[in-house]
Amino acid sequence: MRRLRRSELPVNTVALARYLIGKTLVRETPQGRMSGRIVETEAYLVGDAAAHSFIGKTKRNQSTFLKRGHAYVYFVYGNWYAINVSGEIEGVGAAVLIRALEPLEGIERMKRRRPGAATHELARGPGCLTTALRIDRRFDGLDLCAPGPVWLGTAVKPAGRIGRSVRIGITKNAHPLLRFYERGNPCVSGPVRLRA
DNA sequence: TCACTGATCGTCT
DNA sequence: GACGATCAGTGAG
Repeated sequence: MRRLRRSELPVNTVALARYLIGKTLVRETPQGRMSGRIVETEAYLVGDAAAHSFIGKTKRNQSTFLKRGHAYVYFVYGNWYAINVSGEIEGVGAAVLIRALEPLEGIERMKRRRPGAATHELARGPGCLTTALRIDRRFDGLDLCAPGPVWLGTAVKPAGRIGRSVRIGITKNAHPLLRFYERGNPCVSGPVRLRA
């Protein structure tokens, strides 16, 4: 596995969301590496009322306006962090939410972070994966195409059949099919009908 | 397996 | 002061 180059990332947020399925999210720490295959993503677009960037650039969402391949990490519901990959050119606010990973490396360490979770549950859901990989606001704005504590890698195993559905947990602009996932993978979050 | 609920706090109005 | 791009627990079928 090698790091993804920015030039390989589609300059289109929907295409990027699909492209990232099967790729690897890597978390480097002094204690070693944790990583997982990306198996579920959602696209949040320009002019999309469900996107954090819809209200314009603010201190919180400014990372979504960085050129594609940068991290946008935000805090939700008083307890959790979620990580996105910015998806467009500099100055345009759009991002891909990474919703679930299939754990690859550092599984024992992830289990210590998420006691009681089975391997396929360790990183199933946006809040779960950031907890498992110890990702928080420190990494907001980080370039995921550069060496560092968090980066994107090539696919270790090619993506299987990719499914498409509505996005999970939103009320505004809820109809577009902007969620992508690897069909039948037990590490994908959401109800069964949105995993098949 | 689904539907519902409480916890909890940063962000923007 | 209201509201979440969530999660784990509960109870019903």
